[in-house]
Amino acid sequence: MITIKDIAEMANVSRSTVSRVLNNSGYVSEDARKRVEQVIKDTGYVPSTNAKALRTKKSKVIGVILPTIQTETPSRIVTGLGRELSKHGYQILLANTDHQKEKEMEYLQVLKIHQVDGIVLLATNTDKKLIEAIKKLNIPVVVVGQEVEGLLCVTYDDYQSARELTKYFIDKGHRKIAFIGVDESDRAVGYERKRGYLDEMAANGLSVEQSWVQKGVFNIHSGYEAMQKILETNNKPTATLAVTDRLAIGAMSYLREVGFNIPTDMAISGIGNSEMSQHLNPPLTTIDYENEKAGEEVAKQLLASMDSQQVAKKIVMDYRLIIRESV
Amino acid sequence: MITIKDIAEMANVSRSTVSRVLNNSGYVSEDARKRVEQVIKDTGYVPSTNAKALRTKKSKVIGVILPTIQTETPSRIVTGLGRELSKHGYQILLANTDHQKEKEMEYLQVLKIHQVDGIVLLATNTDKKLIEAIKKLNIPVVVVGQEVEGLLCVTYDDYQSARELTKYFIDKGHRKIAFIGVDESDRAVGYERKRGYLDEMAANGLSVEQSWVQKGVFNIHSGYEAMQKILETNNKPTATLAVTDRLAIGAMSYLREVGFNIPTDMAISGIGNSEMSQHLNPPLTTIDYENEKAGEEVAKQLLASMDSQQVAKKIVMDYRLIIRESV
DNA sequence: CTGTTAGCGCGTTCAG
DNA sequence: CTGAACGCGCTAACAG
Repeated sequence: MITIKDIAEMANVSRSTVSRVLNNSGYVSEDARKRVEQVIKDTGYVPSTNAKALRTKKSKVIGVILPTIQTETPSRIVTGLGRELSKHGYQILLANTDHQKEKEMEYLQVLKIHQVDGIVLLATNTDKKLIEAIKKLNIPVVVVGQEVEGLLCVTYDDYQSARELTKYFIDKGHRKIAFIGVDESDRAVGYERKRGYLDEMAANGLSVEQSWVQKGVFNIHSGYEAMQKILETNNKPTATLAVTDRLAIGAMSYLREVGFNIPTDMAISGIGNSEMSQHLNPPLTTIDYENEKAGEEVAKQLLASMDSQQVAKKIVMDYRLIIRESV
Repeated sequence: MITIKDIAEMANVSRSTVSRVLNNSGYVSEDARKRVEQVIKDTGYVPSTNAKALRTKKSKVIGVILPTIQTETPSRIVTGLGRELSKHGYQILLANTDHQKEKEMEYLQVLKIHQVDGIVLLATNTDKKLIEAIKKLNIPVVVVGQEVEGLLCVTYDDYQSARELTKYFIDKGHRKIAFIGVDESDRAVGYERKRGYLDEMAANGLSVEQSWVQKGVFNIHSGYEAMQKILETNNKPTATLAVTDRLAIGAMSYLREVGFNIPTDMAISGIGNSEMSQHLNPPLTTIDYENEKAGEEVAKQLLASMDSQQVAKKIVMDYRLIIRESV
């Protein structure tokens, strides 16, 4: 392996001089700089970030903890995040928990020993112990998707968006609106979106039957089952709000199976604006959270907090209601 | 920051002793070990991988270069890869080119300066210059998805799978079979799958009209357009093989629009077994490449080649024909 | 069984 | 403007 020492010898200067041209610090004579640069070019030398990190305490690496990269939201966020970070010379160290909650803690340690300069946590839950561990770590952190007290968070407006979506159904004339959610331990997707739906219903004096409110998990089939249950009831709703596009897709699949026309027999919407949503039959009305943009914002916030000493701030991202033909 | 030195002092031993218990190397008295372990536990100390890497030349990090993580194939591969790597204490350093080819070279350097122990390249093309650069790097590499001379590769059986799929259409009675491919600069998806289709057609004495063979890019809309062109021809085919599920989805979307019934008016298949494929109407016949398993295999090969000195091998993964209702 | 010593590759004073 | 010297945190001989 070629080191700074080799370059120094080949250019007939000392290691410090090489270091200076590398970091553009201090004075270096035009002559020496030229020689050094030439040698570097010839040899294809690149300074070791490890040695550098050891010295400077900056690794230029950001750790990202996420539950999966197999769904669109996290992969979009990571894309945006990576795009922005790479502009500033940072790389992403991936820590995929594969939905195993206990791995979150473990990865926190792993990221620490790799001396990451910052951590991005794509959260699904906000476990107390995890949060405590994060705070103790003393590494700048941004939590994405869930609000956590005392930490810098970038979240979506789950409450308002769900509420606006509900309002849209109502404006379209629907009075009996069902809801397919997920477990409320997921505060953002499970709790907040449901609250938005319930509040808007209440604000319009509309009652909701218990059987209209179903709970699924994050996959397509789950939406299918939820819709099945919704249709078992006597007092059938005319519309259904699903908290993710995949749940909506599953629901639509069941509706088609039982011969329901969308949106005349049953209107439906998702949330998330998945790539698929616009190609469904009919195209799905949904909410776009602009995840890539959120990822970029996360990067900016993290970078900022890294040199201005950890400010706990709440950033709430914007959303867009995407009106298509399913409602 | 707490270092090995602090631990040594607190436990009243030397740094080497701490190092020994940390790495389970050499002899340490039960007594000393206990003390050290206690202190480590109390302080929450974790050794710096950077310093370790500097010393041992092993970073325990694997770099992954990919064009995007927003589609299922790469994200599944990375999931499998990460799962297997983490079992051996390795982390993934992500280098997302976001489809910008020129970034591949750049990231190669980035990974090098981060002293990654190995590189996984999810390839779409096999640019000569890139391959040369990789070989010069002198870091164990596994190329996934494309065959490259002189490098360890894990590939899919694009040719055979496309051929078997074509045969399946023929067995089902189809004689006029169309094809939606992608540019042949993508050897695996563009060239090999097309070759499989053409060879099987020829082997059965079936001719293919030029207008039946369309080319798209990697998105849904592209499949829509391709199907539109296919139906413009006079001699209409009765079946269409699309080289990705997304192209098939787009094609189905167009078929539905013009009132074609699938599979009676037009049979169709994709390749890739996307999550969506089973929820389409009708469910899509496709090829499953078991990407996560491939990712795990990649990890195993890479790990093996890392201590047995770089063996250029070709691993061809298995595939499964998934028969559903679209053919 | 344990401590001492010597770097790994780099950045940063501090004298020249 | 430049080089010598030191140390970041750790592991690996080498003596004890």
